[in-house]
Amino acid sequence: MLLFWRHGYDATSISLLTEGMGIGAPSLYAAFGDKRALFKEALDRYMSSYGSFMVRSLQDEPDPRAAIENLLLGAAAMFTGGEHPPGCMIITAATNCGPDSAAVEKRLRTIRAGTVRAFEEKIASGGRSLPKGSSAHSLALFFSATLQGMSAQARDGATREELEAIVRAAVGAWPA
Amino acid sequence: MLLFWRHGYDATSISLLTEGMGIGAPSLYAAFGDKRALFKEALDRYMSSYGSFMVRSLQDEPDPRAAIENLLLGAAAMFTGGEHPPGCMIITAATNCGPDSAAVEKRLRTIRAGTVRAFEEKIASGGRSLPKGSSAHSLALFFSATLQGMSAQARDGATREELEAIVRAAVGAWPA
DNA sequence: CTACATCTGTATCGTTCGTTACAAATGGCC
DNA sequence: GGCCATTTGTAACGAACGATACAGATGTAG
Repeated sequence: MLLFWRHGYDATSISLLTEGMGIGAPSLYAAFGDKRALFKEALDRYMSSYGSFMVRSLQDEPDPRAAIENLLLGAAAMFTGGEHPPGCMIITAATNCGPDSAAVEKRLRTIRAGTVRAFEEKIASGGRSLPKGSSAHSLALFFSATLQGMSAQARDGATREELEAIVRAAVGAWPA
Repeated sequence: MLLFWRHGYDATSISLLTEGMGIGAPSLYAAFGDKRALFKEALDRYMSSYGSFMVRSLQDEPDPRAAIENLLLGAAAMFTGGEHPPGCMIITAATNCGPDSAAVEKRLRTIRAGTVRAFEEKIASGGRSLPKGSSAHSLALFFSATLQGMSAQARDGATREELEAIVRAAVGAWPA
């Protein structure tokens, strides 16, 4: 999973995987069947471990603005966590891909679209007033873009403190 | 250039390039010498054409906040322009790359770091007061992350109007 | 210890990658 | 028209890709 996370789907070769997992190629194919299937497995593991803080943030905090802020702060911490690649796997694992991996790209894009929708529902749920001239949809897109920008910044070497400063600026767009 | 922009450096094969340019492989190598050199050429063309609005926005508008806002609005228009791939080439062309194209990734990363620095200088230049508890550096990182997020959203199919809504939310983080 | 099912390691498949050698074709100049 | 430099298209190079065939090793049941 860490290899797919770091190098993306296309750039992670089978030899890299077998070397990193310490097994031979036939064992890998016997256990998972395919490179796409292995990626799907890795993606599920990612979402239920490293990525679980997102759905948890949205569920645990009833106030929409605080929930979004908690989510982004959690992302600032996770994206810069030391023991794994920086940034978000769902955002970065299939951005430059050839025509053969279009299915993987589409899968990740669908997940991201679901995130935007979850943001939108959360924002619209509470009775909290929205900033003037903005809708739940546009705010959801803004925070989703912030999340993607934070992932990119983490990949470019930003520290946790810098990402947290980005979060403070972003939630400043939604006055308390 | 459009092929590198759309598919990224690694995923753009020589056969795709020769097919798209309508020439044979030897002509390509005689004219540019190398795949990296061709990418560098394409990158220069991109920055002096599609990407030129950025430096122009920062130079033409003296007020830092208005300059950043103009830049982001220009990006919203450019990223969704119909006749070329969505998003920003400097942000997306080398995100998933193997070890052979690490030099290209580093080059783009350096350009992005220069953008952050240009933002920071512009923000610090005017006498405009900063939002409470933020520095020119953190604001520059925030707007840079916004730009990268907008590029990702454009790649995911966001429209110009949606990106403009993101810009309105982002500049709202910096009260007039 | 023997027999059998499962797993692992080596070697290889066909394909595509970036790159180049070579020959045919093209263009200007006399 | 004839000559030469240049450009082009065809074919091929070694390497690495995703994916497998096959033989040897391993573990368990009797």
